[in-house]
Amino acid sequence: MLLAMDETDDLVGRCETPLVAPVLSDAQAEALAEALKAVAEPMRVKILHRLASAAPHGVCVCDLTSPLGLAQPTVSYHLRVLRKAGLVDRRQEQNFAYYSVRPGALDHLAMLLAPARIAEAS
Amino acid sequence: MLLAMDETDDLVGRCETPLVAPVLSDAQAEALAEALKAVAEPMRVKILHRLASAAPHGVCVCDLTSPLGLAQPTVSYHLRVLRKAGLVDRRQEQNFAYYSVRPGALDHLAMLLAPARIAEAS
DNA sequence: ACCGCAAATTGACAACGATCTATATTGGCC
DNA sequence: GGCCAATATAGATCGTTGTCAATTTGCGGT
Repeated sequence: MLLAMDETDDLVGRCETPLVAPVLSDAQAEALAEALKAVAEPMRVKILHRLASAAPHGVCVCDLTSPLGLAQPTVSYHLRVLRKAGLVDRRQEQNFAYYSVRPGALDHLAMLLAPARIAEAS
Repeated sequence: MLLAMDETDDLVGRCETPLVAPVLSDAQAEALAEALKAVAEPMRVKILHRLASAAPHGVCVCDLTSPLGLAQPTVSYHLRVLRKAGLVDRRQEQNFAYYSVRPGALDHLAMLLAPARIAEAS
């Protein structure tokens, strides 16, 4: 294995793939995958959508459990995953916790996904 | 549990979340999650990056196994996942199979992720 | 200081997913 | 037709993950 293929004249019968770009580094690939994995779950998609569509000041956990049909610990679990991925922010007030999507977080992810598109707005 | 909360006048001390948008439908949420899940894996990220960065006519499986350090069936497995998600195309030639990223597929995904951004170019 | 409520953490369990080895399929070639 | 090479599929295994019940933490009010 490992066949060095930096010559393009000798092994003519090959698969014809003049690859130049090296494989994405493990670190980069895992970072992107981890961020995406946070969103790649139906319940978390619902949560993000709900947070994004209706929260200027955030949504508290107690208002997520019923409409999602999930137990409270499960909602907390998903929110922790989203927070660890830097996708949502948490604001505590009294004994309520208000969650909201971190501004620009989804845009940033989307930009990593689609290399083209979006040139301005760093 | 289940406390019915369809009244907004009586339980005044509530969490203050004037939500209007209903939860995303199960079908929509699962569809988005499934598409994202296809990309949310380090090896598949690497595969997509490799396909995207160096293939006008596609890359064959045999040129993916070594640089990724994976067994051939594992690569086939990942490619099947990506293909089922509509992210890559497959073209057979001789006994080689050439894979390439489906044009616009990642852009479409990115657009679903970031509601804002990108208005033109349907 | 105690009680109650909202949220987080823990432990357990079932389902899924990534990987490999082994086997099957497909297409060219002699 | 039969063989060889490139992919695909099947079966098995092991780690990961989504879920809940039970418990803990933290904050306010009485």
